[in-house]
Amino acid sequence: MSSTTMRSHQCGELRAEHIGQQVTLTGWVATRREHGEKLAFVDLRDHTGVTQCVVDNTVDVRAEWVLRVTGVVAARPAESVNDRLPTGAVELQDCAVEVLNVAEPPPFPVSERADQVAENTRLQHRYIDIRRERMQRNLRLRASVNSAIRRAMEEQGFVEVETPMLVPSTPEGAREFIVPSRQQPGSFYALPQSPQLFKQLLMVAGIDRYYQIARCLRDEDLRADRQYEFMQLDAEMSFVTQDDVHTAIGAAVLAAARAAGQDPGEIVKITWQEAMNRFGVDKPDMRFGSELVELTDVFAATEFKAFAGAPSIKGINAVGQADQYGRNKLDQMTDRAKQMGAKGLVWLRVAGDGTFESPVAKFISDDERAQLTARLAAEPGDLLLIVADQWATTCEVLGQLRNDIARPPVHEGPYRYLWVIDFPMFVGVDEATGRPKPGHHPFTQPHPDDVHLLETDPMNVRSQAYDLVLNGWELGSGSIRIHQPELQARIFALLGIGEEEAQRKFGFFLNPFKFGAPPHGGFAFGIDRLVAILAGEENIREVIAFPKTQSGADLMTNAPTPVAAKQLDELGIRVLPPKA
RNA sequence: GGUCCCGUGGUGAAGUUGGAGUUCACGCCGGCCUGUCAAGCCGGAGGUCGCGGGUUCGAGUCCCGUCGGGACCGCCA
Repeated sequence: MSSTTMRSHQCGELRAEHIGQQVTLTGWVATRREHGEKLAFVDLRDHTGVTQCVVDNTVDVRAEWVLRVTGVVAARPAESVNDRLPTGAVELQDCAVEVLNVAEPPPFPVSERADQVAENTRLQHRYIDIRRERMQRNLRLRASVNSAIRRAMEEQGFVEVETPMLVPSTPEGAREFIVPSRQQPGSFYALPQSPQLFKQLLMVAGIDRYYQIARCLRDEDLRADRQYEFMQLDAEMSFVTQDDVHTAIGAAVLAAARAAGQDPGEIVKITWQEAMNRFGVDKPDMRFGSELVELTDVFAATEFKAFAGAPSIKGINAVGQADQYGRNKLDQMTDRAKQMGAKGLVWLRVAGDGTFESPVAKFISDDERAQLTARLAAEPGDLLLIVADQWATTCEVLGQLRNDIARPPVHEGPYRYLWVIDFPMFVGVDEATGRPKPGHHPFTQPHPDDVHLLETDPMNVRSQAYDLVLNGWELGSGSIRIHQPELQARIFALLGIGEEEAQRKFGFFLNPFKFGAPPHGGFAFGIDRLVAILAGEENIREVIAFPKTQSGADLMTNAPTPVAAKQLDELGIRVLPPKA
C-alpha cells in the first residue's frame, strides 16, 4: 500500500520476515557512521522509522540528503541486533545508493533533541521540524481525530455542509478579520468567527442535522491555547433537547479519544452551580482533589473581623504543602488572590500538634479550629487557604489557587470529560446601562423552569447553555437556541436592545426565523485543543502544522507583509502613517 | 493595553564583583578507522554576545530604549 514507482517499502517496515528480499527504500539520511574505507552505516529515515543500510564508504552521503537505496534485507549478526529499533533485527546489504537530492546541514537536529531548541527556530524551518517523530505523531494523531469525528457524525445522520469564509461583519463578540471588497470599495467582508448564523439557518432550511469541521478566525491576542485560526467541530440539530445534543457530540468526542488509543470512559454532567461551589471555576479539572469546602457557617459568630459577616467563606486544603510554601510564596499567592478581586487570603499551616501557624491564628477560636480541621480533613503538614468574600469572588479566587497549587500537567492522565450545564443566563451587570450582560449569546434559550423569572429576577435565570470540559480545558460550548420571536423579543428588551436596533443588527439572521424555524440547538468544540490534550502537549502550536507566534506572525513565510500600493489603490484603501 | 521571563558561533548551555570573545556538549569540515547504532580517536573552522544609546579607564555582564520569542492578565458575546 505504501509502495510507489520509486520504492517498494518504507523505512520502518522491514522485519525478519523480509529477510532475503530485494527492496528499495526512499528517505532522508538520519545518521551516517563510518568505519574505514570499505564500510559505513547509513540510517535511512522516513515517517515510519529508520532502517540501517550497510554501504561502501566511498559513497558520499550526508545528513538529510534524500536517497533511494536498493538492497537485500539481511539478518544482522547476532551481536549487532538493536533491540531499541523496530527494524533492529535486520539491515539492508549490497546497497545501491542513488542520491535524489543533496541537503545543507539542518539548522537543528532532526530528532527529539530539537525539543530543547528555541521555538522560533523550529517555526522558521517548520518543514524540517515536521520531519521529526514528535510532529509526525501529532499531525497524524490530528488526522485520526478528524477522521473519527467525521465517521461518528456521519453514522448519526449528520450532513456536512460547507459555509462561506466571506461573511458579513457583525458588531458583537470577538474582533474580526476583515477583507476589503474590490467591487464595492469601502465595504468589507469579515472572516467567520464561527458558522453560527449559517448553521442555524440550515435548521430553518430543513437540513435537520448539520456538521462541519470548520475553520474559525478571531483577531484576539494569541495564547498557548489560542490561535487566530482554529478548527472546530461545528454542529446543529433540529427537534432536540440539550440531552440529544450532548449524546451526539459526546459520541464524536469519545470516538476521537478512542482513535487516540484511549479509553475515555463516560462524560460526567454537573451543573455550573456545582462546578463553582466545588471547584471554583466553570471548567473544572477533576483529576485531582483539594475541592472547595463550605465554611461560612463555621464563622457565623466569629471574632475575626476579616471573616465576620462575609457572605461566603470557603477553604481548600493543599495537602502536605505547608513546607512547600514559605512566607515569600505565600505573599505572592496573597497578591494573586487580591489581583483576582479578593480582599485578602488567609493561610494556615497545620503544625505537628494540630494547632495553626498563621499571622491570624490568634483570632481563630478553639471551636472554629476544631471545625476547620474536621471540614478540611486537615492533618499536620497541610496548608489551608481561606477566602471570605462575595460568593462568586470566593469561588473564583480559591478555584484559581487550587489550579495553581495542585493541577498536574496535561500529559498526566486520567482523562476526565464533563459537561457543565445550567450556565446562568446573565453574568454581571453592564455598568453603563445597568442592564444584565448575556452569559452566552443573546439567542440562548432560557431554562424552561426559569422563564417566568426573566423580568423579575434575571440574575437567577439559568440558560440551556453548556460547555464540554476536558482536564480543565474548555473544549467548546453550545446551547439550545431561541426559535420563538416573542421570547427573543423579551430577551432583547431585557438587554435594552430595541426592535429597531435588533432589526438593524440581527435582522438578516432573525427574519428567516419567521418562515418556520424548528426548535434547535447545537455545539462547537475546538479540535486543536482536543488534539493537544490527547497528544499530551501543553500548547496547541505543537499540533498545528504552521502556527503563528504570539504576535501573530508566521516566521516561515513572514506573514503579515505590506502589500503593493497598486493593490491598495484597487481596493480604495489608504494606509495611515505609523503612530509617532 | 498591562505584568513577568528569555535573547552568547549552526544548536543547547556556562560565563563569578564590570577586566582580552573565554569555556563545555552537540553539529559542521578534514584525517584515521571493517560491526556501529548518541559510534570512536586526532585535527580544524566557525561569534557585530539581538539592535541602538548611556554609565565607566574598561560592558556579554550595570542603566535606558528598541526589536524578536514566550507565559499570564485584559480580551476571546
